Amino acid sequence: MALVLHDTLAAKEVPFVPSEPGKARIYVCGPTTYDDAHIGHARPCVTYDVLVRFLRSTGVEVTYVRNVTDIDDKIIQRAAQNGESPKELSDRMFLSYTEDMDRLGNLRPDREPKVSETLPEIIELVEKLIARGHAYQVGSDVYFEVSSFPEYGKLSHRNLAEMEAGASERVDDAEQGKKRHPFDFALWKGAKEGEPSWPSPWGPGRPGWHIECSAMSMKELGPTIDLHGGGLDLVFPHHENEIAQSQCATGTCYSRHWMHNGFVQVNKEKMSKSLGNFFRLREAFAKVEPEAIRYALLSVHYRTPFNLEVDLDDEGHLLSFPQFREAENRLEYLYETKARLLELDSAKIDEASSEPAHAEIAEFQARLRSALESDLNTALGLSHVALLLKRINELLDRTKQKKTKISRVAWTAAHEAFRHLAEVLGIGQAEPRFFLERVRDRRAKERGIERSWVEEKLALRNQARAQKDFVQADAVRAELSALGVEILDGTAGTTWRLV
RNA sequence: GGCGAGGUAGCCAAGUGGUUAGGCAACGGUUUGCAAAACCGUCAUACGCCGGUUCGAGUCCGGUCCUCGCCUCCA
Repeated sequence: MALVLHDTLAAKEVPFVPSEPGKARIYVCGPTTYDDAHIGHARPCVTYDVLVRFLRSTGVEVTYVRNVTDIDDKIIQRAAQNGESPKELSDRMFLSYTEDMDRLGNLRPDREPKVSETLPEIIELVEKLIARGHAYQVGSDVYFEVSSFPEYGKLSHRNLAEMEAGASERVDDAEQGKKRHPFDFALWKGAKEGEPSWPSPWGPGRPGWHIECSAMSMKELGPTIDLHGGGLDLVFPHHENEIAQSQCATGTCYSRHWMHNGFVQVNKEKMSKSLGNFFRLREAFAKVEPEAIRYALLSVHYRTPFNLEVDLDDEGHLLSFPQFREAENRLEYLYETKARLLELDSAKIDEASSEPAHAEIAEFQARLRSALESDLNTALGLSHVALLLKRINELLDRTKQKKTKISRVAWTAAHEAFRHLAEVLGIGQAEPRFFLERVRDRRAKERGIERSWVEEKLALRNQARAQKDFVQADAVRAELSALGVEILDGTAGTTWRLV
């Protein structure tokens, strides 16, 4: 078995075959750093993170490159509004993005090239395209000539004639007049008054949107990469244009595989800045553990739309994200299970027994791997996780009985399964007690419940219980329960959580 | 208009020709001073609609309805 991925260019699932066996060069379109990331931005990041983690876990040496678009109209505009320089804004937002993606449990890419640091390569690429007759200069602008590339449209599976028929309305741009063909696109844009600019053979200006990715991809990974990823909306025109300009410049295949993730939607509509229906990750982080967002995203196949449910109050204020909340509950279960395993009294482990773990524990790695090999089916993978946790709890339940032990073999298998889960899906990486307390304390704070107050109540109740005053003890339970505080009497003492 | 994705039991969501996906909710049981947690069981012979192919279709083919996306900055 080997990894099979849905390939946008082939329009079907194909085996992932890198040009060099055992190595994978991956380029993913990263953020334009003009604002904090929203929940939609988390999806590709988590998706490609799992891809990279998974490949590495199978021994593939991955070079993961994700660019930063730090030269862009939106950055220039927003910076002007804020009264800061485009670079200040971009640097600030890059840090914000990095922090958010870290909190979601993503690995950092191996390299994060910036457009502003790739100007010489971009200019060189544009010159090459002009020299080869695929681009033309108009004043201080340079355009790519789409008609010079017969394969144009192969990625998005459309052709120029069809598109012209449908796109009639929106060509009101002054720019259109300069182009030989409406779908020709800018490789280099001459600077207008007051805009940041860089010198070039065509005068001061800045790169067009598409050329930067070709240049950065080639600079970091060479003319042919193994996989190029991004959001579904980048298929056309961004990636289509990247293929055209890259292939025309190098004469060779630009990317062997094309992978695109589906959107996060709100009320079945795409979450986007322009629709204004977006939620920043930091808003969400205030309501739920970042890892819960990761878990929820992974519970849906990466190409299926993720329809985000949003719970608002009458005035439209954000109350919660029910799916993230549910995912957080699942993570509580996961970390409780992990904590039980790690804290199991060693006297309960039979070193001599060779009794194997249940297949759902022992074969977890193989099952997860098999799920991910099938077009990164993380939803199926998480169903294996659900069974894994159930089996581990069942195993641990056995130790509740006196004189009953579990085998070291089974314990180790369970432990290994957790390790593998964290490595490949990036789930369950935190220290269990730390995670659980953080969730509890955040939920308590949301409801204005003081930790010390709860603990006083618990002390009171335990005193009553010791005296077999169960009426009193149950009164305390009822009082706390009404506030959502759940009391758990365990063998090791009484703990509490918020539901 | 063109191209593409999706419609699966109360809800979420896998599954692409034939034996239990999984989760949530609900209900029963084991356990518990009572609970909760955990585990076991039930919910479930569900697959937008109409035809066709097949011994057999959620899964393939044809048609049709609905939702969404791209074609314009966008993950």
